[in-house]
Amino acid sequence: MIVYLRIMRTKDDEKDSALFEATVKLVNEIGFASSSVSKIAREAGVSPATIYVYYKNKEDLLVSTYIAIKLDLSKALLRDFNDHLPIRDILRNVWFNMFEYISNNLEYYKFVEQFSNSPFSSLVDKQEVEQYFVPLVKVLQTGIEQKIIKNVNFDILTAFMYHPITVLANPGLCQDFELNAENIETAFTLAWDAIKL
Amino acid sequence: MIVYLRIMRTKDDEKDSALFEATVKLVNEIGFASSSVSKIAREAGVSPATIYVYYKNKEDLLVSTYIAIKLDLSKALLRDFNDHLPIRDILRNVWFNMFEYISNNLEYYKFVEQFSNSPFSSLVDKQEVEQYFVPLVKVLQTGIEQKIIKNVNFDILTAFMYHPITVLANPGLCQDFELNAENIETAFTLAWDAIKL
Amino acid sequence: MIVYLRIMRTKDDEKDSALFEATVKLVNEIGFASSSVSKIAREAGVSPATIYVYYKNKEDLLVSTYIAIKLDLSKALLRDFNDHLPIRDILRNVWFNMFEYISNNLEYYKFVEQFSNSPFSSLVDKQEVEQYFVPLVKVLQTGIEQKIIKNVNFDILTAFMYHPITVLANPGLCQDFELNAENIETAFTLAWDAIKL
Amino acid sequence: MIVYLRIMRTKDDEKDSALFEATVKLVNEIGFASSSVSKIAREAGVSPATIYVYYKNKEDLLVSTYIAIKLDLSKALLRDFNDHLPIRDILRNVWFNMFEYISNNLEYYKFVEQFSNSPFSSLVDKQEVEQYFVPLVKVLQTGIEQKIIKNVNFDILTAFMYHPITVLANPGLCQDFELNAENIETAFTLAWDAIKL
DNA sequence: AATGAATGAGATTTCATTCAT
DNA sequence: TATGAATGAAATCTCATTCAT
Repeated sequence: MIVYLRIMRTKDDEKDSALFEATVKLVNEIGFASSSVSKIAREAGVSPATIYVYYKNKEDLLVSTYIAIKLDLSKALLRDFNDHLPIRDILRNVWFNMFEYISNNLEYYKFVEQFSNSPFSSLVDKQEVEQYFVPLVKVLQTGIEQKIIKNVNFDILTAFMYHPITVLANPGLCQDFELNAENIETAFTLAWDAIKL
Repeated sequence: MIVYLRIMRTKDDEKDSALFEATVKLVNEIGFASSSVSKIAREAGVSPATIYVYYKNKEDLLVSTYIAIKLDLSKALLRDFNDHLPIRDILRNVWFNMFEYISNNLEYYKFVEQFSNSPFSSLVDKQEVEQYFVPLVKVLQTGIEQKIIKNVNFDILTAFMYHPITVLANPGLCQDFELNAENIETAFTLAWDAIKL
Repeated sequence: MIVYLRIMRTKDDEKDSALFEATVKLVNEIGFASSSVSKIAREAGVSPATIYVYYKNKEDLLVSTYIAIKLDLSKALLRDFNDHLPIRDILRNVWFNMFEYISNNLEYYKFVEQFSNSPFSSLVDKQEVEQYFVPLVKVLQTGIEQKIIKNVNFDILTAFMYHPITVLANPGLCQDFELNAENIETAFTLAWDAIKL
Repeated sequence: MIVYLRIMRTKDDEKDSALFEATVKLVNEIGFASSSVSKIAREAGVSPATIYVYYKNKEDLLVSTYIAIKLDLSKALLRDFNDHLPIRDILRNVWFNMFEYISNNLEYYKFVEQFSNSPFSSLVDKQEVEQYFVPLVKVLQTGIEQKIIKNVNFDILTAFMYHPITVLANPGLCQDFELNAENIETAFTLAWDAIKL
């Protein structure tokens, strides 16, 4: 005899977020190559079949996780964003926000780095992700117009303004560097020296 | 008494290098997750079993490939290395060597980036790899002593002196940036502005 | 609150027993060396992957099969076991039970013999298996105390009381011996003559 | 340029016996299932290809090893064999010879037991092997004719006269039993009691 | 005779996904 | 919605054997 009783049928936010965390954790620990659907399900405490209730397939799970983090990151970077401050102060604020985000969410950040450097990144709609960060680009544009920032290609500017942080915040890449306010301030000085006119 | 002086059937250098190229190519195209031993073997035109004549296992193949590229890269960077030039000229030379290497060996470079950002990187004996690049660190050290370069943590200096190149040279990350002599010179200006006193 | 009362798709007893029979059959026919998981699966009519739903790995399948037979055998030997009968009658009863079991389940018995003589046997928790046969050891003990059985090491007693059956019941080892009531009775006479005082 | 110089071309007895010992050792340690040609070759210190100089194939190596041990064993059993002694003394002598052989060559004996209980045994020409032991059968025959030994099937007699030794000499099967002269004498008493009229 | 290289075949096991409930 | 069972496909790796020298 079969008994089949339930109350409620809504998707469970707890399961969804357990899957998110499990995905990030496993991919960081053992990489994309070894992170199977079964292992992620076990880590999240659900059945492998349940994943297919929330995501179309494994690829969807990974890409969704990436995009969710990117959105989260963009919000963190733009906290207390204020157009009217001096350019340097705006950038300094973003810089510190990023350090804070990475420090507090190292796992998320590591996932994003690994994802970005893998062929999975080609599955992401880049335009969608980039729009999250548009204000940051606009600041640089304004800086150029005001002759405060060097008038060079945007890719060059971001390579010096934003990318060094991702290195410095990665404990795997930096052995000596300690993530404290003083060091972050120092590093920002270099970033600013690089791009300022 | 028995005397044996023979030349046995020896390992085939062509097979070895075919495996190297196949590994790089496939990992770049489909990632670690999908690059199976069988596929690599097929790409290299050998039997999957043959891989195990040359490498202990898949991990060994990947790690060996990584280390081989790192060694190759370090040699390229240190081409025409001359202690007696002014610091800025030495660094500028390395900077151009790196651009040249990445331009000519984009596949190798992409493999290294993906590898570095994956958990595979923990399998590498970092000390062994780092020693290849010791001269580059020493230049910065000298610069600090001569009060030409900012006296800050080495990790910070390299984050601005070497890391931006890896971003700029990656067509996946930079859509607008064109790899030509002028742009490279410009980018170096920013790097130097960042670290110089 | 969510209430779940359901009966899930449950493991299939038929599959489990098909795997048991297939394992015994194949190992007897072609030996451990050639009995691959794939072949066992094919013989049982399931997918190779299904075996891993029921058993942790191949070793677990083999060991579990061995233990299951040993338990089955012990139950058969102790059928109609009655402490109060004369010692000789108890042992004679066990002796006949064993012959009957082996005759009716020659495949099981052959599997056990091959397993016991292979390095797989070291994987079994011997204490667990031996406890099944404790009553048989106790009978001998009682016989010694009552001065009916020779007061010698237990290993010697069992070597004569139980082991000869395993030889006689093995058609591969005995070409002339026919498994009939008269011969079994005769053989028991020798066993009894060996151990009685 | 290839240099290929040798003196002598005869098969090397040392290699042959190294292969014999390696086969016995490995099969005892890891079983037939895991004893690959490569592992045996490595254990013997030769190339896998060399095995095929001495044996037709793997099966031939295993069967030859078995037969060699059986021949060796038969010679040991029949040491000091003397038709004219009383039956009991002849058998007692064989019994002690067997204990001695097994004690001194436990590895050989364990290999034989594992081989006999595996389907490999069907590959052996049984008649060839049995002829080595003909004198032992003849003794029993004589005993029956002289009305010293019970007139029962030969298989029964050997099951009590020879087989118990194989159990008692196996340390894996007997935990308490110690292989010393007194215990062996005792065990022989039981064997004799079993078969004597 | 002896062997390191090479490999097709096949080993064990895990995969992503679907099914039945 | 949720899941344990089930599986074809494919993963990594080892196998027995042959080849070229």
